[in-house]
Amino acid sequence: MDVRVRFAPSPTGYLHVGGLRTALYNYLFAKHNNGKMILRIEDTDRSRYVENAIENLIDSLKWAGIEYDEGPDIGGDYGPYKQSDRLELYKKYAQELLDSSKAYYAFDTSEELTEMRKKNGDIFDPKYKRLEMNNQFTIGLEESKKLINNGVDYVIRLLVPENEEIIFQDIIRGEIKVSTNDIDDQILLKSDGYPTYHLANVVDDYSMKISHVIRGEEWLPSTPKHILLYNSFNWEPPKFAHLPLLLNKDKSKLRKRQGSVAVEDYIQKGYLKDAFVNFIALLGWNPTGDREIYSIKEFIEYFNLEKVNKAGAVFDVQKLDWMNQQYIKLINPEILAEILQISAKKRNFEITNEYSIKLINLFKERIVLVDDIFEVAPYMFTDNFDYDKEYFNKKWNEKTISIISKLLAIYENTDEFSHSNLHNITKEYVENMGKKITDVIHPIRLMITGQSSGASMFETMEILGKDRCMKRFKYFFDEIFIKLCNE
RNA sequence: GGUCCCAUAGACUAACGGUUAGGUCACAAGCCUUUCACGCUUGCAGUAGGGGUUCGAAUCCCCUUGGGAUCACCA
Repeated sequence: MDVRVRFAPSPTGYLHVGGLRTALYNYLFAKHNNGKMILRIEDTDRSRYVENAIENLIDSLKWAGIEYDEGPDIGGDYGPYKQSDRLELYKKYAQELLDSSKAYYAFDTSEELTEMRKKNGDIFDPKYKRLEMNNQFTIGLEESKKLINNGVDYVIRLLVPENEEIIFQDIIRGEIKVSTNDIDDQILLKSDGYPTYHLANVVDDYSMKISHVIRGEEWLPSTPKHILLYNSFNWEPPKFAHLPLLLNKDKSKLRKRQGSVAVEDYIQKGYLKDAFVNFIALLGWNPTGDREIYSIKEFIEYFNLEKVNKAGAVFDVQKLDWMNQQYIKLINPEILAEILQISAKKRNFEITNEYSIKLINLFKERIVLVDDIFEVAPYMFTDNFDYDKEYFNKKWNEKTISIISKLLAIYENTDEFSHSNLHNITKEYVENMGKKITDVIHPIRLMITGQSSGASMFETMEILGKDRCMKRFKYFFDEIFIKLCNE
């Protein structure tokens, strides 16, 4: 069997991280099986349509490296890939169900439906009362057609049979059984002529020859409705796999409020694509359990739906951060340097590529995101930074001043401002004085960076260069020292 | 509330019915070190509860409990 899967988001804004994982699993499954992946846009709700949403969706997928074989932007033999461009098809099939008495016309207004649910007493059981409402069953087919000819709004509902068991196999969850008595007469075609999800989804999956429907668990309860539709059409249903949900810390379905859920937010924050994809892939599935870092190639090689977990997975940003940090240490510094350079420009700092690479190598072990460098080491970009007053009080006294000033004179007379040479001459000097290197390094760090901690001091000085360092020493004694003393 | 799904530490997860229940994040301690990190080592911590089936159960079955999803002219 040819494997054909689809990712079918609705264009209501941005790509949700849960959506990204669904897309990823579809992609991995397709690639693993030499199949095709289709991107289909489910835009049948005109009221929720958001401008540019499709473009955003596509951008986010591209960023993540998820490539599809057919889609609205690349075409294919089974298109169009936007449901709003396929309305005639849904109408045709709805008519077919009407003709075979598997569906019927209904004319209830939304007020009447609300009233029905109220009258029902139990607000939690809003099942459509077929024999009491305003539809083909109560007024007859002839009367229904008359109303329609007179321009009265109508919908088409699925006639759900009674006392039947709908049974299907889910690849991840096994057999699932539901009684048709618990299924409502679904609306298939809305009064605006657009199909509902259920109809459009089934018609499209069938006509696009989808072999496996891999989607979120939230669709599990409506799958029996879809099976019913496939049966009504005499179509063979595809195989289903319902993925576990991505969860908030409180275990509820991952939604806004408790942090970012839009993929573009994570892009904007500067998470690396490979790290993000790696992290997302391991939420709900793991090939071995004793390894965390995988390339996309390896994911494709190992992926199988049978090993996907059933239980939901909490989206833990802390581990995402760790993952990103791992990738920062792993990835070619030149790539990161490029990112840093762009970020620097946005902050009005002009740095050379060479300088950028040096910064990455110096700080890559102490950042989670590339942009953290600006927080961790503002002193690498500007001479205008804050000094740690508390650290000053702790590290500076009369003796420090005399030791430091002599050392600075030595630095001034050195032409070779490399970290190894700085280390050597400093060491030689302090040892002659009967001191330890730590006695001078902390005061120097304060003068150069304003901070109490940071990367290797001599490497920092080397990268900054002699001129900048000597200027900072001077500035410190001329201005900052007195200021800190008086504060 | 009905229906459906789910249940290994705080989080992500591994374990042909036979392991001392393994790995990762987080947390803690130690080592390394010019500081902070990184790294390394160690530690803390788990099969929700109760019944079965079996020589043997995290694993299979049942019940309870807990969590979640869903029930729209939204997808």
